[in-house]
Amino acid sequence: MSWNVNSIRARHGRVIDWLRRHEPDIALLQETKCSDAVFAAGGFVDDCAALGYAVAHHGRDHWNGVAILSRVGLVDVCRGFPGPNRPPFDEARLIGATCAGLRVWSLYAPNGRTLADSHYLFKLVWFERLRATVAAAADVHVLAGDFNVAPTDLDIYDPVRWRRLTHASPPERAAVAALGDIGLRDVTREHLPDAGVFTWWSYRPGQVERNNGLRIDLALCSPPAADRVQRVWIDGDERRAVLASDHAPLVLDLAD
DNA sequence: ATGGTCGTGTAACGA
Repeated sequence: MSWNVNSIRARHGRVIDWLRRHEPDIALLQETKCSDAVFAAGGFVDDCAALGYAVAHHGRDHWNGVAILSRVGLVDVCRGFPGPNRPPFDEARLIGATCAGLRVWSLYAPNGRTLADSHYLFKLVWFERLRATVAAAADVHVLAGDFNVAPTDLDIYDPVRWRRLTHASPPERAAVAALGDIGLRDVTREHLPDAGVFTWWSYRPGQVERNNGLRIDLALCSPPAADRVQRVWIDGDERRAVLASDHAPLVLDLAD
């Protein structure tokens, strides 16, 4: 399961409740929006432990923040990219770990803000470093999280409107496609090929009801992992709940 | 074409 929770403090109860109901082996969280110290003090780790989950978190301040929860082992934790993470790569956007022989990465890509913003250029550079990192590794990977890119027009409720916004530009799409070029497969699209499949809906009124969403949360799998995926589903009920994140959980069922 | 809402060092800012 992968889920941008938009603040673990705001979503603490909903996340624990979701884990209790669905019992995923591995949960990849994004946008915890807190430092490691605040995360450790908030009681979330204890609540996870009571459900049998080990937890690894990477957070530096009140922005970004990523985590991996696992009840099938959690070793070789890597916070940030391998090697130096000098600014702006010091933002907490990536954490990796090995769980039950699977190398999983929870990622929160830069938003980009606007096509004219320097943050947009950082987004493209960040994706290139991600690609190089995966290309250099030998493990079986599941790379999941908030990519902040809608890979095709099918992933946007109104592609024309989004043509002048970030998340849909050709360079952003090329950055995601480059991950496909090194063998990673977008398993959501393999299992859910239809239009109207989204993972994010704005908090603004009426967006959820009209299914005005984007598919920007992805699970990219290396071939051995992708071949194990039996089902992919998106928990829209969670997004429609009171006090929900603006992102829905993205769930993969893997064969043993 | 604009604005609508959430989240975060309660004040702009980020998404």
